[in-house]
Amino acid sequence: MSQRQVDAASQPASGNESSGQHGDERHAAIHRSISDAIIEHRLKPGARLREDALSEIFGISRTGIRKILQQLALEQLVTLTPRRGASVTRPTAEEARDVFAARQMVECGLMPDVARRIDAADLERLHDMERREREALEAGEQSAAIKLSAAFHGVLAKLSGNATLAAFVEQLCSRSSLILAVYGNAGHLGCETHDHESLLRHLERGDGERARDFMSRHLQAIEASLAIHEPEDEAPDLYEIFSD
Amino acid sequence: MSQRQVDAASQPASGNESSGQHGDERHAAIHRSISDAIIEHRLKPGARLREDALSEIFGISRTGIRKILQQLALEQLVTLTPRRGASVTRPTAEEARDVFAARQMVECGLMPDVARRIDAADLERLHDMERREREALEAGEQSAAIKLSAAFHGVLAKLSGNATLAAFVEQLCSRSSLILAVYGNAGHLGCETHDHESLLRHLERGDGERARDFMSRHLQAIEASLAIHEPEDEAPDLYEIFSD
DNA sequence: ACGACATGAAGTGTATACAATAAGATTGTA
DNA sequence: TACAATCTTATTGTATACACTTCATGTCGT
Repeated sequence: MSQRQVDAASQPASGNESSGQHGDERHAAIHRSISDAIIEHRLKPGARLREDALSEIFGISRTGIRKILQQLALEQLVTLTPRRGASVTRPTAEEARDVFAARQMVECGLMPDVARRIDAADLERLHDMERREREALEAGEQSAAIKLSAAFHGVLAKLSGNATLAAFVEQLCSRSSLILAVYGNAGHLGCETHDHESLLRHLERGDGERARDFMSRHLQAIEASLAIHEPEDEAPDLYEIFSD
Repeated sequence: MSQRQVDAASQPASGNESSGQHGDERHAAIHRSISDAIIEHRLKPGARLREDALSEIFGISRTGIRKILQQLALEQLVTLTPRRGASVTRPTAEEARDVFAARQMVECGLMPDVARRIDAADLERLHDMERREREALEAGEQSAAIKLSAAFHGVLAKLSGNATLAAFVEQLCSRSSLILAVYGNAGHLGCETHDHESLLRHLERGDGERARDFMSRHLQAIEASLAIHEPEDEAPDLYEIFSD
């Protein structure tokens, strides 16, 4: 039983041995740690997440782990099967289509508001994120690029000023990362290399309509690059197959 | 220490004493029980939800109650304050505006799909719900009317075929009920009496555009009937007030 | 040799007990 | 009499222990 522990909450320098803030922060850190691993595809869809393994790794009891797994389940990143425990969600084809339809509706609908409210500091931050994403992509660091891409869309949504819709978009982006893992072609990332840059140009000019149209095409392009179809049944109908 | 217990899971006929399905169903029943109480305003915003009180009432241990409270927190129906426990969420004015903006975007955007996919059985069901809502309203049963109204919007969203967006709409409707409790005028319910009926007529004709426009006005009317502004500060600046 | 049944292990579901903290009450002092 | 400090109590946070279910491995029978 590999006793190796993970610091998880590596945010606070160190020495945070149950002395610092009430373990609340630690919970948040562990949550991020797990959800990052999922979003970056270090944990692949279908991977089982056993409670005592996680409790050993992060150094808290199963109680806390269950709490976190439950949160992740409500965010649709993990699936809680009644007596089988937790595993990384494997989105169905229908869910994949629903998620992208939702993103079309919400993210595009938000663009005019974003164009209206964005300021120079925001633009600088977004340009920075876009640059880091491109660099990660060029360096072949797919994991980092995926996370940065999702973060880009998330920050953009937050700029709309509607926290409720922004939180929803963030969830959709996380789920999109899972969808990419299941239905994407290896070596071909979701977002085209220069799309985000172009989008920022429209926003820079305050052209919400153009930004919306561009976002729409951007999302369509991502979805089109996927092969969204139900995987072959694990218990295929042999009679059907060999009926000739 | 009122020992009175509530059956909570009164769905299964009776004798469900930990013998029936694995308490999973019971959890769902308790969840519904609490969220119904919140949506129907029997539990008002700010009401504290003590864990052992609930565990006593529903006859399960605090562990299960905490699980449910956490779910409710992620649905934004209850607020979990770090060492103060759970209480019914009191939406801020900003949250209220965000929720209605989100409903505008999503519910209206869904109408064309709904108009395309709705069939006779759906229409009958919706007419039935509309009738029951109207009856409840006429009978002065505000609680029932509020719940039915939220359910109406929820069922409508489900008919779009997009489960993700439908779930989001259901959440928004639940939160709207809380918003009504805080910012609504007593005696004036959210949805106008005959609005839902008119909406169904548009859908019956398959006129998605009209349905969308009508939904937009419908939601605007609800929002306009509210007095959405931050409540006066509980620690007002007396010097400011008496400075004349 | 293949399939069915039984037994064991592993892992989750639930409750209970203990520790920590914040609110409230009470008492002492100015 | 009013304010402040301390102590008590009520309530949440966390861990651990036990029960029950499921899955896997092995054995026996056909």
